[in-house]
Amino acid sequence: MNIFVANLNYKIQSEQLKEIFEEFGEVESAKIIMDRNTGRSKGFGFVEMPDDQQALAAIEKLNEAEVDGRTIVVKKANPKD
DNA sequence: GGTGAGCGG
Repeated sequence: MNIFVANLNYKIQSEQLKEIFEEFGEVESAKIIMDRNTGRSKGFGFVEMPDDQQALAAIEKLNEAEVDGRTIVVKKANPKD
């Protein structure tokens, strides 16, 4: 399942994002969206979890959770189609 | 660079 994560602190990186979700289940990959010009975080990212039930549980538990002093927002990612 | 809603390389 693809997961959208927003309101992240700019210093959070893909590896940190992955660790955050790993405490609630298996994480296949995690990616912070970086600005292509500055190379800095855009403040949001995506996480892929192979187990849908763990993914949904992680969304519920990590949404509005405090990470590095910021309250993050976690949702299902939009389908690509 | 930031308070609201956001959906990518």
